Amino acid sequence: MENLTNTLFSSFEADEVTFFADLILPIPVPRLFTYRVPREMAEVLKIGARVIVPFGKNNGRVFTAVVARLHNSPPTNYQARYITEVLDEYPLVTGYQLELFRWMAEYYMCCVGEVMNIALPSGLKISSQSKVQINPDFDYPELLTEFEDTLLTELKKQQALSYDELVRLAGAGTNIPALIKSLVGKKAIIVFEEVREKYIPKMVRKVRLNRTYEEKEQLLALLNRLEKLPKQQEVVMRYLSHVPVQMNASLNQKGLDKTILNQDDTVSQSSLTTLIKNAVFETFELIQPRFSDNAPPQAEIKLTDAQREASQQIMAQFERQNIVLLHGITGSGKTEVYIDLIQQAVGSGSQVLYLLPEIALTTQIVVRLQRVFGDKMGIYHSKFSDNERVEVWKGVVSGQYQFVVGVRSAVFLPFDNLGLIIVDEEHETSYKQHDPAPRYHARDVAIMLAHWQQAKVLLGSATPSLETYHQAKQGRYGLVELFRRFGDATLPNILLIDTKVEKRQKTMKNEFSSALLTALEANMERREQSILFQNRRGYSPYMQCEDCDWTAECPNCAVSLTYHQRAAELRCHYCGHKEEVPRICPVCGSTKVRTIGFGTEKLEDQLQIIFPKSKVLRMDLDTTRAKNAYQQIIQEFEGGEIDILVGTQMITKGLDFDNVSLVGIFDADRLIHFPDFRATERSFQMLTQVSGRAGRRAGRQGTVLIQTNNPQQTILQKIIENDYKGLFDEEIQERQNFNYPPFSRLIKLTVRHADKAVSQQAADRLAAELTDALGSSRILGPEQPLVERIRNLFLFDILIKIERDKVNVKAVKSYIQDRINDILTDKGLRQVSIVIDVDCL
DNA sequence: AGCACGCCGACT
DNA sequence: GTCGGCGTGCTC
Repeated sequence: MENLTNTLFSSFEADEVTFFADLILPIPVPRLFTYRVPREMAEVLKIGARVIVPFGKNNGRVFTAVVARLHNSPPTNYQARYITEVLDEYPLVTGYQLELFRWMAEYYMCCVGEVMNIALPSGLKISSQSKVQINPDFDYPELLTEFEDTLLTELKKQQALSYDELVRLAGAGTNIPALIKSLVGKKAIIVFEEVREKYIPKMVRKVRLNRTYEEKEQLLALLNRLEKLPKQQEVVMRYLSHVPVQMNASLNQKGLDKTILNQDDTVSQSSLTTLIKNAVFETFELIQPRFSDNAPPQAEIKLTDAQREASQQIMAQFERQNIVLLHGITGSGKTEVYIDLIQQAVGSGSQVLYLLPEIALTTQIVVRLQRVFGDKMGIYHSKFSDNERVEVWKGVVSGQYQFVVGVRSAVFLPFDNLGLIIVDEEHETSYKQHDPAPRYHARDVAIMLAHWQQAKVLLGSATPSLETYHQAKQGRYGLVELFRRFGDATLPNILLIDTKVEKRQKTMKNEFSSALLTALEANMERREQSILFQNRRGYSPYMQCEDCDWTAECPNCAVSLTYHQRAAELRCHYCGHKEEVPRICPVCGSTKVRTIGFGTEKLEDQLQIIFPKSKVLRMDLDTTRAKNAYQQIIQEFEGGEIDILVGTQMITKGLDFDNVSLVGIFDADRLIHFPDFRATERSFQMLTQVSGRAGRRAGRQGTVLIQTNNPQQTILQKIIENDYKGLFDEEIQERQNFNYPPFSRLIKLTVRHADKAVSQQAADRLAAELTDALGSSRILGPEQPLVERIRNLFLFDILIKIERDKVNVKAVKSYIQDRINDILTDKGLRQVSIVIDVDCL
């Protein structure tokens, strides 16, 4: 019957009428799904539009999907289901993006659905896992239908409703997707995905007058009534002075920050409580906007001669090259060069994307850019709520945002007319997505994007990745250098402290060399600030029994537990497991359970003991977890009251502090000797970047002290001399000898299973098959990674090295995929999971 | 991924 | 005798 109607329709309608849509669903299944297009949708439905579809056994689930293809050939071996709802009249996903999705899925060996899922902010994906919440800014109830209004009143009482709860509330038979679409369209509600452990938008508690007092007479009556209650009257008056409801009643809905009304006296607090109890005031919560707009607009930026020259050189090189590397030492003022180029590109009418590593974006740079570009600039940050991300997305489509500053995921925004992409701190590893697929590198994706849209790419760094610098030296990228510090500030003087000598002479105080202590003290006396870098958080990485050598280990992972003193617990930095600190050794009962090694927390602690009067702040994952903690720490440090900032690599990223003249670096050896072929490169980058925090102001030379057991190491010499090129020349030779990137591409396969033997068996077989086809020189492993078990899964890594030229990468990838699929369908091995990481770092 | 179906152990 | 463990297969 179904087939009969199909053929009937086909013969009745013109050829271009579409009945079927191939959709991208946000699930990790490597294929598109074909749905039927209801007749009334046939004309409106466009490629790139979002639709809502039922999915799974007895339509149990609902997804937002994206139309990838429209056609009229019915599937032969199943009945296609109908699309429930069309969400977009015009494509929300551009053709460029669909192309990008497909390319990424192929290149990074994942499913298009996974790419789409990461690309779209969850606010654009209604699904059965969605939740809805009332939009606190909504104040146009007159737009609502009666039914919607009752529903919204109900919703107001709840914090948020899940999709299923909404179904129950609205009653069976309601077209829930259509309802949500309508309410979202009226900006009455907000859709979001279940927030995992992610960002929770900062809420401000606000108060406003009960609606009845928006009328003048009612308000006057209220004030009269309160005549005998002066305290309460005062509160109301205070509210009215901030929110002149009597002048403009509509102001009331926006309310007033509760803290402003409380000020600091407890009297008004209790009066306010009473007023709220008596329904004079009502409280509500609002999402706090993250960047307030009070920066003075359009501060003229002035380029130094060196900056102007760099900018001109870049423009000149863009004539012949699509990609240019700006190699500028720390503090050379690359940002001004970027601003200049952005202004030119925006002025010529094209779009600009400015990528920054996650943490750097939170800082002063955004404020600086905002001063120049004002509200023409969109900000795309993972710490922003979904609605804000959706706003930016739509702003790009509408043309409101011609220029966006953003993190990694900003490459997914719907640009269609890019002229310039800047990738700042190009070497930063946080551009590579690690955990959920697609495991993409935003820099490389940006280069593809630019290629498709004929845009130029500017890669900027003080310590370029070997890959990029190699390309520049080969002439495939342009190269512009900026080797003078802004305002002619000098580069810091870097000194190596031999901790071996100090230990022998017993001049170390805990982890601190006497040289460092003297420098810190002198710095404090001069009222200048210091930064201490230790790339390890927590108090100490081991807890061990002195008598029997027992160490605290994670029950789920093959690592020792880190002792956190402030939280008074042991934590696993891999799976998050926490446990109590043992008083006695659980094996032998000894009380001599000691901590070994040190992290930022311990340094902070010891500083307080050594310099009791000093003000010390710590900045690491643990102190910046809270919403605005990062900015708070920076602000406090900038305020100048703080003497010493102790931190992990977090402090290396793009922070500008005028008053910092000393940087101390601990445990450099651990960094340098990390068992990874990129360790040297990483160490150079990290240590150079931290060093760059010292003495960024003209007229004073900063000092950097690096504590090491072996000052003779060549890498340290290179860092002292700021000899990037020397390091590059040595390192690139090594890479060539062992056929590592940039001479090859790497694909890492990680096999995981709860049973070590099964995991190993699968890995062995996979490696053997790959070796057979590709030769043993291209396959490394399988070997157990440094941490061989995480979350109770045993890991085995296989590394595949593919030469840049003379090998068909596509063919290799498809071969790898086939072998993996074989294993995954093998009776004995099918429950192993295999993670593919293309261009792994 | 998630969800249903299905085949084996410890419980009322 | 059943409840529920998770291994297996499928999703338009």
